[in-house]
This record gives sequence, C-alpha cells and structure tokens, in this order.
Amino acid sequence: MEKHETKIDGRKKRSACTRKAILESAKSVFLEKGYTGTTFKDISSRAGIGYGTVYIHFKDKEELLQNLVDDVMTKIGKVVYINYSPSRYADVREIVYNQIYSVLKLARENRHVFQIIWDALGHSKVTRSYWDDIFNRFIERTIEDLHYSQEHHLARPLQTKIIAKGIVYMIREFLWDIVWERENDIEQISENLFELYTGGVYQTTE
Amino acid sequence: MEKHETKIDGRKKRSACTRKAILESAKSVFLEKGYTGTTFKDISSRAGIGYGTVYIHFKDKEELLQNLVDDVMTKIGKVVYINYSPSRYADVREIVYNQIYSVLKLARENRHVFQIIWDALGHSKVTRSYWDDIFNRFIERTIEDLHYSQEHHLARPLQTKIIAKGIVYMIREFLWDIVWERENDIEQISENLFELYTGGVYQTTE
Amino acid sequence: MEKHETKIDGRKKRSACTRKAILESAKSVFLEKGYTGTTFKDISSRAGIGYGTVYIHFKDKEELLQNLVDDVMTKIGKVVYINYSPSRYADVREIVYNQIYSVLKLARENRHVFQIIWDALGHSKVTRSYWDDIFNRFIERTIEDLHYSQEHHLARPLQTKIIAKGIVYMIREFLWDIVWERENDIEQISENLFELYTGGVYQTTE
Amino acid sequence: MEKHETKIDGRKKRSACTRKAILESAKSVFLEKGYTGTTFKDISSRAGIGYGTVYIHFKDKEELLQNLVDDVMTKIGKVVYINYSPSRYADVREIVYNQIYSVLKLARENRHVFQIIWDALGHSKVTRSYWDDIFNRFIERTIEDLHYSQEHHLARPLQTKIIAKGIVYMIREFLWDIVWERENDIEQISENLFELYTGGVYQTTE
DNA sequence: AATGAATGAGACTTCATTCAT
DNA sequence: TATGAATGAAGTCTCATTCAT
Repeated sequence: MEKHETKIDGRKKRSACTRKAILESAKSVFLEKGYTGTTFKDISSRAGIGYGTVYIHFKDKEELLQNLVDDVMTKIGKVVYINYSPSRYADVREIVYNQIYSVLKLARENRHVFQIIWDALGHSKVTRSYWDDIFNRFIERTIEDLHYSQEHHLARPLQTKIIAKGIVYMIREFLWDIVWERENDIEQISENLFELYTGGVYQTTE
Repeated sequence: MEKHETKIDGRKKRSACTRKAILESAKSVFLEKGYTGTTFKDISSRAGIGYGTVYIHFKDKEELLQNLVDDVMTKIGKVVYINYSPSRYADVREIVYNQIYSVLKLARENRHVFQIIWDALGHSKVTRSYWDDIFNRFIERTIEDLHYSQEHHLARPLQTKIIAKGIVYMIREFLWDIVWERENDIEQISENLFELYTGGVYQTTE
Repeated sequence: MEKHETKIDGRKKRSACTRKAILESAKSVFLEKGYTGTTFKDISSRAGIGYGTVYIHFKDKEELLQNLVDDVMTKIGKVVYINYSPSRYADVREIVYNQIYSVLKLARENRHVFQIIWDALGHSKVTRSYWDDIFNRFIERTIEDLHYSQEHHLARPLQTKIIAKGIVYMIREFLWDIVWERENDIEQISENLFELYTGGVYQTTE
Repeated sequence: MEKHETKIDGRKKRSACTRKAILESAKSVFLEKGYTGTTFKDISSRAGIGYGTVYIHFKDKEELLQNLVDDVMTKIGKVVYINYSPSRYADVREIVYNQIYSVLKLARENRHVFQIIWDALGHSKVTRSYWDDIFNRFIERTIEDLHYSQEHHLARPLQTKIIAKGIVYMIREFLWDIVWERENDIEQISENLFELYTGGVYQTTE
C-alpha cells in the first residue's frame, strides 16, 4: 500500500518538476524569440526534455502562454479592483495615488512576464480578451468612483466614462513604459498622474 | 512616335491598375484574416490576378503593408506635429481641443486602415517603429508646449514629460476606441479630454 | 530496465531503417533524374515515407549526396594513397599496374555511385572539392615516387609534376570509361597504361 | 526603294547589335553566376535591353550557350582533326608536339569561354555531346596515326585504342589546368607530354 | 523588333501534431 | 509518463515563358 502511494507521489513530483521546467524554458524562449517565433522544439530542447513531452502538459502554445501569464494577470486584476468610496477630498489622494503606484510596481516587479504579455496581446485572442477584461473592469470601477464623487459634489460634472477611460489609459500605457524601462521613477509618475487627474476632475475651491 | 508613347502609357496604366487592385485586395484580406493570417495567394486570388504578379509589385508582405498604411501614417504624423504657442489661456482651448479632435476624426475617417495598423503593430517591426516615432514626436511637441506655458505662468509646475505622455497616451487609446467603434462621439471626447488636461495642468485662478 | 532499452533500440532501429530507405531511394532517383533534377518529393515518395521525414535525416540534398558518396570516396582515397618505393625496375611493374588496376576495379564495382559522383561534380561544390583533393593527393604521391625513381636513376629527367599529372589524368578518365561502360577490360587498360608510363618515364637500357 | 532598303538595313544592324550585346552580357553573367545560376533577367538587365528581347534572339538558355561556345568549339574541333602521316620518327616530334601545343594555346587564348564550357558540360546535354564528339574524333584520329606508325614499325605493338585515349585524356585534362590557370607553361607541358608519349609508344632503338 | 507585366507550376522549407515504443 | 520519429499541409519564393502593346 505504502509502496504504491510512494510510487504515485514520486510520479507526481516528477511530473510537476517537468512541468515547471517547461514553463521556465518557455518563458525564456518567449522572451528571446517572441510568441510566434517560438516552437515547441525550442521549448523542449531548452528544457532538456523530450519533444512530445510538452504536449502531455500543455495542449498548445496558447495554453502554455496562459499558464505563464496567469499569475501576473490575476495579480493585476486584483490591484485594479480595489473599491474605494472617499468621503473627503483628502482620502482621494491616498487611494488614487496608491492604486496607480500599485499597478506600476507590479509592472516593475514582473517586467519579463509583462513583456511576454505585450507580445502575446497581438497574437493570442485569449490573452487579449483577458487583458481587455481587466482594464474594462478597471474603467467600470473608476466610473463608479467618479459617480460617487460627483454625487457628493467632490468632482466636476464631466462625462464619467470618458474621464475614467482617460485615466485608465494613461496608467496602462505608463505600465508599458515601466515594463520596457523607458521610465523608472514610479513615485513621480504616480504623483504627476494623480495631480493631473485630481486637478482635472475635482473641485478645488470649496 | 506617338504610337511608342501610347505603348508606354498603356503598359504603365495597366501596371498601375494591377498595383491598385493588389492594394485593395490586400486591404480587404488583411481586415478579414489579419496580417499573419494573410497569404500572397489570398491576395492574388481575391484581386483576380496571377500568383507571381504580387511579387512583381511588392517584395513581401511587409512592403505591401507599408504601402497600404503609408498614406494614413503620414496624415496622422502631420496632425500630430502642429506647433502652437498659446499666448493666452483662451487660445489653449482652441488649439488643444482641435488637435485632439483632428486625431480622432482621422481615425474615424480611416477606420479600416487603422484596424490594419492595429494588427500590424504586433507583427511588423517597421510599422511599429513608424508608429512609435509619430507618437514620440507628439510627446516631444507637447512637452515643448508645456514648457512654454509654464514659463508664461499659465501651467502648474508638474513634470512636463510625464504630463505630456499622459495626455498623448489618452488620445492614442481613444483613437483605438474610435477605430473599433467602441466610442463614436468625437466632440464629447475632445471636450472632456481637453477639460481634464487644462483642469489638471493650467492655473485656474488668475 | 530491459524494457527501456528495448524501446530505445526499437526507435533507433526504425530510424536507421528509414535512413537507409531514404539513401536507397535517393540513389535510385539521382541515377534516374540527375542531381538537380531530383527533389525531396521524389525521394520521399519513392522511399514510401512522408515528405518532411527526409528533412529529419538530411538537412539538404548536399548532405544526402555526401552520405551516398562518402563510402566510395573514402575507398578511392585509400587506393590512391598507397605508398611505394620501388628499388628495382621489376617492382615498378607490380606496384604501378596494381594501383591502376585497383582504381579501375573500384570503379567497376561501384558504377552507380560513381555515376552519381559524375553528375554531382558539376553541381556540388563539396563533392567537387573532395574529389579534387583525392586526385591532387594522387598526383602528389606520384610526384614523390617519380622523384625517388629519378634519384635512383630509374627514371628519365622529365618534369615530375607534369608527368605525374599526365598519368593520373589518364587513369581518372579511364575510370569514367569504366563507369559508363565504354570500356570493360580492366586488365588490358592497366597493362597498356603501365607500358605507356614506364616506357615513357623509365630508362630502358642499363 | 532606296529608302526602304535603308530601313531594312538599319533594322538588321540594330538587331545584330542587340544580339551581340546579349551574347556579351550572357558571357559575363555565365562566368559570374554559372550556367544554372544565370537567369534571362540577369542577362537582359546587364545588356541594358528589355526582358523579352532575349527570347526573340534565343529560344532558351541552351541556344544562347551554343552561340557563345560555338566559335571556340569549332576551333578546337579543327585543331584536333589535323591529319598526319609521319614517315620518319623525326616528323613525329614536329607533329605531335604541335598538336598538343595548339590545343593548349587555344585554351589559354579563350580561357573565359572554356570556363563557360566547363560549367556547361555538367548542365547542357548538347554542349556535352558536342564536346564528347570532338574528343572522340581526336581519339579516332590518334588511333589511325598509331596504326600507321605501327604498320611502319615506328610504334610498339600496344592497344592503339587505349593508348590513343590515354594521350588524348592527358591533353584534355591539361587543357583545364590551363583554363583554370593551374598551369601556365604550355611549351613545357607539350614537351613533356610528347616525351612521355613517344617514349612510351615509339621504338627507341633502331 | 522590342518591351516588360503577368503567369503559375513547382521547388524549398517549417512545424504543429500524431503515434508507436 | 516520456520520447522523438514521422507526417504533410501550408507558406514562401523563383523563374521560364507567354503575350499585349
């Protein structure tokens, strides 16, 4: 009995190990050759495993990609979905600044995975729609917040949808600047975007 | 003599005609199947011409793409490079609003070509770098304008590079909203982005 | 354990079998259609295997050719490199005659492969240079032998390089006569070339 | 009338001129890219004429080649067919030496054309058979000469066919040495081959 | 005669996927 | 599970040849 279980466990461990090796290899090859430029042969040989073995663990490149990207995708999804209901103008600073900062920090900490995502957005429909979902949700959240602020006479009467999109688009594009190291100073970006946002949206006097 | 010239002209006309047919066909196939999904066979058969003929006119898909896209690329490059030096706050409205509006209008009027560009950005390095150049120039221009405004005490002392990027990123992403018909009301977008921008950047009290 | 080894062996055997089938098929197609006239499609279909399979075993036609030809090339290289230092005129007969005879015999026994080589010399640089190397070495060897004979006053004072080339050229061209069955009597050819050679080169009186 | 004839003549002249330009261009391209590597496009563009024009003058590459090569082929054919009937041993020297010398001189004076022929032998059946015919005739001639010499007890009783082939093969291969500039000294080659030949074939004592 | 645009057969090559071991 | 040999569809591209001008 025990012997049998050990066997099973050994197999599982081995399988998990192979799987991990594949994912690491895939990450490195994707970064080097891009999504379409990568073949299963590249991945398997760099992982030091057999050709067909990749197929056992991942049905196709798409699935491999999803697994590589899923973790970070989930994280950014969470960051983006933080709910806030500022009762006073002072709270806004804390909340908005932090949200921008968190997104950019995530980008900086996972540059490589985001670089893969960047490439994948043009080639994988699944990744693309996942990505779009996240930011649409971000926009929805921001719209709600703006509504709340408008109702409490904190924000000027602008088109919430447009403003929300605008601010989210800015953050999203700065994310790529961080990922590709065109920008580094996360604090400054967060600060300035916050100023632009609140200056443009919130009533200053009163 | 006349006969000879006619001959030359006839040939040129025919060639130009074929070339045009290829470009139209390519446009339609690109839209339908995407850049990578398109083959020279698709293009030639839809254009009703021979297979090898495409190769006479265009060395490869890349070159074909450039030709399709070049006109619109040039146009957007021009729109983006309009110089302005507002002396008074009142002028800013006119200029900024108009620039946003012009970009979005161009997008609306050339939806199909921009859809091809959208796809091409992920697959053609040439197109990508051309596109990036245009918007980097846009950013540079905006930085200069902000400097000018800051020196004349029209604008608040924010980081010009970040603010310029922010506003350009917003416009660029709204461009895609227009292209993919997720947004339609160009006036309203221009209006709101203008308000966000000026509200965030310019000194309100005077 | 044993099971595993069997698996490996089974695969290896299968692979070797396919490889052999390709080589045989290639040999037959090369003979029939010539080197340039042969396509991988011809080879694969005649071998009764899949199209892409050939590419697994051989990178290109060149490599395939080398494999076909290598064995015979090596053999002729060896025959040609036999060293001899005749101390007496009587030995010369034995040695020279035998060398000519060996080359021609090899040609007769491997007619088909030599026919492929014949064709390949005009199309494959690798084969051409391999072939030239072999016969240049043959010439070098013959020059050395002539020097030796001259020093021992067996040979007349002719230009060794030219004489050596001459004799090698004769043998090489008779090789093709054998290969293409324009000549058959190897003994007679060897005999006569030997006579021509020794008669022309060696001192008769003494 | 006269006007008409002038017109005709003008046309003929122009046509001949074009033809000549094509041949020169073809020669240069053949030398540079080899027979199979040369396309009609290469030839026409280097000749500075229209694409289809080549087809008016030459049906295909083969025909073009023949025209390029014909002159030299005829010349070598003539050199090779010189009849001789030496009555005395002294005459042999004069005749044999001269024939070898003439062949090699022709090679030296037409290196480029022979280089084209060299390449063509592996690709053009017509050229190949023309070439073979010439040297077969050379062999036939040499056989006859040997018979004559044997009947007059000038030559030893060797197999005439084999000896004739041997000597012709040597000359033919030295021809390529000259063409490819691996050898330069025609006199010395002729001298040595003559010595080898006569030493091997003719009765020395008497 | 001269031109060069148009043609399309066919060679080459890659690679996702299957499958026997 | 792991392996890698085998497969063939599908794409790229070339070039001899035709033909309208």
